[in-house]
Amino acid sequence: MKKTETRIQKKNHSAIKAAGLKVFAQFGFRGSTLDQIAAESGLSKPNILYYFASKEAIYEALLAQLLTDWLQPVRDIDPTSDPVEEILKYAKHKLKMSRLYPRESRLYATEIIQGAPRIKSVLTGELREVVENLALLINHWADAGLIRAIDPYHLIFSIWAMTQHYADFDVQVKAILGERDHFEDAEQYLEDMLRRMLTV
Amino acid sequence: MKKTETRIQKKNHSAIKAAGLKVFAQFGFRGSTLDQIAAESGLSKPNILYYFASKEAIYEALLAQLLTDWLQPVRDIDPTSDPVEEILKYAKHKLKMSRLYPRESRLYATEIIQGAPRIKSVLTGELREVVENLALLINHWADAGLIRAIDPYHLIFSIWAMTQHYADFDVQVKAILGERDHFEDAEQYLEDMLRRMLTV
DNA sequence: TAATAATTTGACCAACTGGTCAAACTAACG
DNA sequence: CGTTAGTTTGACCAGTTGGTCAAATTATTA
Repeated sequence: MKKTETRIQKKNHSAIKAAGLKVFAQFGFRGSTLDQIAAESGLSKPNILYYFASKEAIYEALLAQLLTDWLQPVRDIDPTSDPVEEILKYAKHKLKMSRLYPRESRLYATEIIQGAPRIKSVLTGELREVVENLALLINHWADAGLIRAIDPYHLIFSIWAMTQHYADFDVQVKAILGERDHFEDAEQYLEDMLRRMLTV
Repeated sequence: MKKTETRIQKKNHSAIKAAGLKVFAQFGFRGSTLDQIAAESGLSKPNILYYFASKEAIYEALLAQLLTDWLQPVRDIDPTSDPVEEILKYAKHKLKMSRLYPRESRLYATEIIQGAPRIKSVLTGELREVVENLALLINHWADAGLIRAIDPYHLIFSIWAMTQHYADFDVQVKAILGERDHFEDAEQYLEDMLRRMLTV
């Protein structure tokens, strides 16, 4: 029931989260400082702590949001639609997220690389469950002869790995390909790969 | 000509690097402290600074080693051997490195995610050149009809992304698959994927 | 407009940071 | 064994860290 959020609260909460995302995504939790977030958000340090109880609270708010946003599209996969198109739709959506919100991807990556100390329970809980269901669905599709038999877990991993790679390793990709937009080629490659993997 | 390395120097240099790898891989450069590295290595903080000029020097020594180790196997790809088998050999080698040395992979990942401030010149220099050559080779193979025509860059990215995923996102993979070894399945999947991508 | 509630800040703190240095200790070698 | 070169450390430092707090400022509302 925290419906009562002031205009100022709304503005500052999101300013702090935006700044925190920028800083945390680059330096990880321990490498980031409240002073950085303060500078980035244009607020003073005590003012930030007026809106969030602690540095950790900002970080956790960001992670919580992220996990929700990422799990939903997996849940939205339609078991009754064409399997190949559904998986392709999901993969393309994930790639688009990497292009539009690379910082979110990097924030998540640093958290996982560091051993996911703050979200391990989500990984073994909600995430695992969602993936489990998707794996079952993929197996059913395979049993029904709608797609080729394939290891569903490693299929999912490969989609995650490839799409997030373009966000997380952006500097490396750009160092090799130059600065011009490469997401169109990436999408083409991804689609080609998935079609080959899913059809006989 | 710094041939003269004491027995003690040898031991402590590698102890510090091992400890540094452990700490840096988990917390990134800024998130790591000399005290952590000291505790992990069993040496005192001033003693560590007797062997390395600074925290940064340890980090850079690790990165330099890493880059050398990672570029070599790309250079070792034999243009005269069977293309599919050569690419497969490289991919499997990369996957094995993820299994055996996940910390090195994580160290590299954090550096890249953070914008590669210390190795950007290597990325646009040595790495780019090595990848460029491999891309040319793959294109030649395709022109000669030995493999299917394919975007060589995104092929390389997909190999990197998938293999490193098992090191960098280890906790997530384990949260989903459980603790039992999954690298055999991963290798099978990777091989299957590459064969499908490279042959008509 | 006056009173109240929400917001912002400067000054401050204890803990921690990377790094220094002289002195003490240990290994190596002729 | 004695000397020298190599090694280790405790004490220390200045800058930074997350966080506090009372006081000042600004918005809201009756």
